[in-house]
Amino acid sequence: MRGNTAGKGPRRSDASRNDQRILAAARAVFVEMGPEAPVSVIAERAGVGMGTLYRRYPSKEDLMRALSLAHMEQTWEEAERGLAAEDAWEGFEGFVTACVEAGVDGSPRLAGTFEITEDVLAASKRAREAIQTLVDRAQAAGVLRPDVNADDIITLLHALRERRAEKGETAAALSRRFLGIVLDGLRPEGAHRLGAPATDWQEIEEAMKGRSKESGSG
Amino acid sequence: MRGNTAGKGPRRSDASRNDQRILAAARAVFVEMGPEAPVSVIAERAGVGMGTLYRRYPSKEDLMRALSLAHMEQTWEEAERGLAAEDAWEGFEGFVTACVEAGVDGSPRLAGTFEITEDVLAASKRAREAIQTLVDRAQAAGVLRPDVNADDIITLLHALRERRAEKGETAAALSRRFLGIVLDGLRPEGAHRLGAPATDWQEIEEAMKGRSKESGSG
DNA sequence: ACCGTACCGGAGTGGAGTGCTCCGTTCTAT
DNA sequence: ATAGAACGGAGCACTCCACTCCGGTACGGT
Repeated sequence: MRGNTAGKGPRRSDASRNDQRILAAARAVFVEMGPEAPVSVIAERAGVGMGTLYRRYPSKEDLMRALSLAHMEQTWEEAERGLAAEDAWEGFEGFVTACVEAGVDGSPRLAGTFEITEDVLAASKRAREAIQTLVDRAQAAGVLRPDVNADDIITLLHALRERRAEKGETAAALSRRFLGIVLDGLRPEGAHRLGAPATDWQEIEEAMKGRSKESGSG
Repeated sequence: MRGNTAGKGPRRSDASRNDQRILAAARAVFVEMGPEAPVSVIAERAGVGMGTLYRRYPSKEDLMRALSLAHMEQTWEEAERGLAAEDAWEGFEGFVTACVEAGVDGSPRLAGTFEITEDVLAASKRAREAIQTLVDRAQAAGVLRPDVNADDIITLLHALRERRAEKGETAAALSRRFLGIVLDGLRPEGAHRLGAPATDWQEIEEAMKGRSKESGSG
């Protein structure tokens, strides 16, 4: 169960790489378990010990802040990527989809769990402005309904991300359909094309039964 | 010690009233804080003591199960009410809106936190079938996109409910807009009309700052 | 009005879970 | 080989929560 994997490697040079692994693990774990996730789980997922993790981030709060910052910056990057696309709608849709898949949004996801610093706020604002630009361009091109703004997009990213946090394939599939519905709702005239197929109710029942209490074996 | 048998006659008129108050409080608190909410908070919100609460529900699990059951039944009722409406779309939209406002959905919201019993599963299934009927009728009338089913609706109810759980007026306002977007995405041709006005980013910033650490206002 | 009693309320208890630290072990560089 | 640093994870101290216990309160019959 320990993150042995390829444990043989240069120690010293891995130090900086561990930094990245920890952040990646923290992202995954926080998305799955929420802010209440134990630090030990993150360390295990990253394949490092507690000591190593706490060497990088003196407290859980620091870790969450760094992660949030990374989220905001990635959101900004995705928005920029969307702006780089030629087609306005393609860029916008690509941005939203990428954010949902990556599990990031420009909003204060972990807010309330750590002290907000200036840089986090600045990054958030920067991401939001990029999104607004993306929205403006799409609206100017007439491919996005004119009565929404960046805040709406952030909200829906947030909601879609929550959906994605649920474990299980059923939730993920439904989430994808949901994304399709929302995207259609964002179009000025609606061009309905849900990609993923409808999911069977049977699976939901199974999920309900399986998740009762913690029965260990799914 | 004293026989806690079912009382012969209702000695206190408060007794039956408290029962209802507890369930209502539990609903509100669980919506706001999630399944992790302390029982003490529910008792306080209901205006009763711990002893009183535990008299009705021998365990937190029992309380959650009862609440879930009530949720499912209310969802079913809302669906029936929607079916009673003459206009197919009005009925459908009214159902969704009512569920979001009431904070209920037909899905296993608290699943994973208590043992699922047959009656809960049955209630869930009944609610889902009513929703499916509502969906069928709307689709037959051509006012609802044909490529969605009850499961999609349940998913979106779930997502919209999560949004609503956030405290603060900002989140609620954005949630309402989001509901509008989703409803438009569900229409076959889109009839865009977001009710609530766009929210200022300023408010979000304030919310971020205010929610840093524990602000202790509630 | 009185009294018995069922009900109410909230402080207290025991335990589970978490963030964080400490120290023996492992690896790099010289 | 030696020294020093980083690694890993078991342990500690603390928080928080579900649940219990017992004195107070008000109902309702007499």
